[in-house]
Amino acid sequence: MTPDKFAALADPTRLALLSALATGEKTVNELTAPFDMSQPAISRHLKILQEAGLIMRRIDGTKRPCRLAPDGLEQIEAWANMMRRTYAANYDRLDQVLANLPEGDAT
Amino acid sequence: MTPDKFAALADPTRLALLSALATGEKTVNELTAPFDMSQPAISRHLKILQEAGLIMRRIDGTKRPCRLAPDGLEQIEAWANMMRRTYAANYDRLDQVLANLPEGDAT
DNA sequence: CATTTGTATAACGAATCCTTTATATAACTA
DNA sequence: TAGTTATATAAAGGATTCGTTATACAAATG
Repeated sequence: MTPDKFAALADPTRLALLSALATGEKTVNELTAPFDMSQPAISRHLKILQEAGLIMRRIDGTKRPCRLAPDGLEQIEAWANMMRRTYAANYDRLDQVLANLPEGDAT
Repeated sequence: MTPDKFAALADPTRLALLSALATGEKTVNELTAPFDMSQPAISRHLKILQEAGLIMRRIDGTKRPCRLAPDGLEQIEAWANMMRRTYAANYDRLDQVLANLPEGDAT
């Protein structure tokens, strides 16, 4: 897993753009409208999302409709799942040991 | 989903720290060793991971062993899965429409 | 053909992030 | 109790990121 995919999701505007795209395919102008931010700023965010493999675009005349890229999302899902499974495999026994320790948790 | 969790994963060192923790619980010094980076830098990264809910720490004398926080990983997994499902629900029909369009895809 | 529309790129300043060194603190150890 | 070990915090610099305005360009429109 490359950090670039997570970096693309690390910005609130980009996360909101993805949510907007979950509803359906949208052009750059349609995506810009609700954001109270300039169109070039949105275009830049979309470029970052595309380079991270999280959205795709097609050409429709002068428009560039954007859609979610399910492969990118699936990679993230698979990574988190793998980490959880590895954690579980390594910690299941340790969990019980720690649960009986008198040590307090650290914040 | 808060962007902070993704921001915590957006740094290569922090992503590697998480992978190191998948193997098992480790202290700050143990985590610092392989990274060719100062201990304060690692401590700062660990703080960011903890504040994002991706790791937990306990107190063992002067040591602060770190472990993965499965809840944080599960939230990410659930988010990606929800986005994919929403995508599928909204795009399944559109996919077929687009597949038959003469337009080329845009990169 | 001239104009407008949709989007991208460039330049630049402000804010944030990452790292280092220096130092502080708390708990072992002798 | 003095020294050492494990970790955290602070200050400061350079690099990166995010936003804006100005502008370019290609396609639609009249």
